[in-house]
Amino acid sequence: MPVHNSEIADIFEELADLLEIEEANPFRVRAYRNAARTIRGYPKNMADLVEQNTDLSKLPTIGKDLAGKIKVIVTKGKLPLFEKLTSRTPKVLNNMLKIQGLGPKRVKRLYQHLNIKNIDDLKRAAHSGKIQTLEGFGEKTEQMIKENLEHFVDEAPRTKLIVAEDIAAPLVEYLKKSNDVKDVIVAGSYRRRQETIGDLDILVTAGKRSNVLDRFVNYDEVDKVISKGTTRSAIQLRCGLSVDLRVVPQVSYGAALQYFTGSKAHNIAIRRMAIEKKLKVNEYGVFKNNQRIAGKTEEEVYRQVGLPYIEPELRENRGELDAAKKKKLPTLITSEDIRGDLHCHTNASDGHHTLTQMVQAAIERGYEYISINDHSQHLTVANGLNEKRVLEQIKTIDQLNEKLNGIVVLKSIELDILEDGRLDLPNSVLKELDFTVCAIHYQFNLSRQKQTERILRAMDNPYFTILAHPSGRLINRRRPYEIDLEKIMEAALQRGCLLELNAHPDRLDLSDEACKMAKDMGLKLAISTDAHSIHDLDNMRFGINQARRGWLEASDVINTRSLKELQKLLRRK
DNA sequence: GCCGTTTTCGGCCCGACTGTTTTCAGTCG
Repeated sequence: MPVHNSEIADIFEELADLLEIEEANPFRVRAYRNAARTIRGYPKNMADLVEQNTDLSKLPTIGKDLAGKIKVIVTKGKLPLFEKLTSRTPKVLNNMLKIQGLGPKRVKRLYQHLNIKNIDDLKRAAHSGKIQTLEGFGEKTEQMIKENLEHFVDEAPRTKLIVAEDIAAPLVEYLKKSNDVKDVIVAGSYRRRQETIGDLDILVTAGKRSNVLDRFVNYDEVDKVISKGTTRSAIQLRCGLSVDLRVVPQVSYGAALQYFTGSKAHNIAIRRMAIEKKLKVNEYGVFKNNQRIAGKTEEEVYRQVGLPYIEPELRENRGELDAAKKKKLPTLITSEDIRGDLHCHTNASDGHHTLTQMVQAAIERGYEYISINDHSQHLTVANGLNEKRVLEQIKTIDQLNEKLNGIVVLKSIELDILEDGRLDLPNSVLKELDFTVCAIHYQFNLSRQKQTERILRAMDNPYFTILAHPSGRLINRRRPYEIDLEKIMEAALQRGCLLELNAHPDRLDLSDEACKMAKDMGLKLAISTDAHSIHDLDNMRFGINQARRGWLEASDVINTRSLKELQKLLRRK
């Protein structure tokens, strides 16, 4: 069983936790965390790279030492340093770090003085009143621990962006009604349009007399106030989501927005660049000899450190700073670039609306084309179409197209890839379609090799056009199935097939980094909503978000093209 | 432990809030 990137990342994370508890050099700790982050998001498998003898120290945040450690983990399945560390510091201690308010210093003290090793020990000690007797702890800290233990769930799920939007919108409206408030904007991972967010970070510009912080902690949905100060407060909502509010004066708006948007890694890199220029960047501005020289807009802040404006979606310290220095930032795709949707269902299979309704909705969105991709027969639960029904639908669409003006309905299907790699309908039917969208809907648990071969075999069929939702994951619900994505992308490139970025906010596969990998390989993608209703067509924007995070430009995406160009791209080589 | 238009050593982002203190450590983002 090959070692997964996430497993290597987990080991590095735990190492960082343990080193921190042992009060190791904090920069060493950070190095492990940075490396874990790089590895977790990396679209290629470390195990493969090791096998191919790739120099891993070329990867950002990975040096000679960590490259060696990755190799050891991949080949031996374990790491001596990790064993050594866990022999003197119990591994389970790092679970306690997940509790709000407990950091490495306190965990160490709890362990050394009260022999508290895990959550259960902690609960007992807190309820017996032992913790407040420890030096550095007190009554309030013990109380806080007790409260946070009650809400503690291992691995709290992150909130999907679409859910976060519904939570943020009314809160923003509420805050805008405070007196003396100018801007209210949601920053953080929300503004970077990450597929899921951990909390909400809201930035407000307001005068000194504003009551916005009082108003904030008195919001209807507040479950508990985590902290309240004069420029910053934090609350937890009843839905479980935490919200941070930061108030700055108007003159600091850009600097604060830049700071509060993150990511953390991006900000650290920016501040390091500032130091090289003998400048200091904080949330109040850019300072030269304690004199503010910028801060009103983000553009100013970037300009002072010698960079053009960088779009929030790119701020992950994944090469955007280098690209910015070289003036090679991508011109990111926008919603306006999209000319049609290439994956939509009707009530012929499991959609909620009729063909006419779907087409009408596409017209209302200004599209030049929409393709209809109902399920194929194998997916019986979705009332998948058999040969006869597909041919009927083709006829109906042909008739509809004759009546339509300014929009063309493309004849397609969402075709099951069977377990042996065959497609779910005979080629004699498929050849009547404009193109196909092919997908895996069952047997998710095949080995990585088998699942990859299954898809490659399907691609060998000349009527295979687009691989739909390539990872099959459902955010917070279903893990992606195991595939060698790079191999699949290479195969697609050779055969003239394409991959889909599924815009559904529960799916969003490909991931941002996978999008970037496709772009770097020269593989074009389709951004499609997989709409099962007319309203689902509006999910396109989530696909655009993800595409932008993956550095995609309009030219990287096929459904930004005119119908004529699109048809050329859909044709197999 | 990483990194380099200061390139193999000596740096490593910066500030707010809380609680336990009495000037600050710990935690968080």
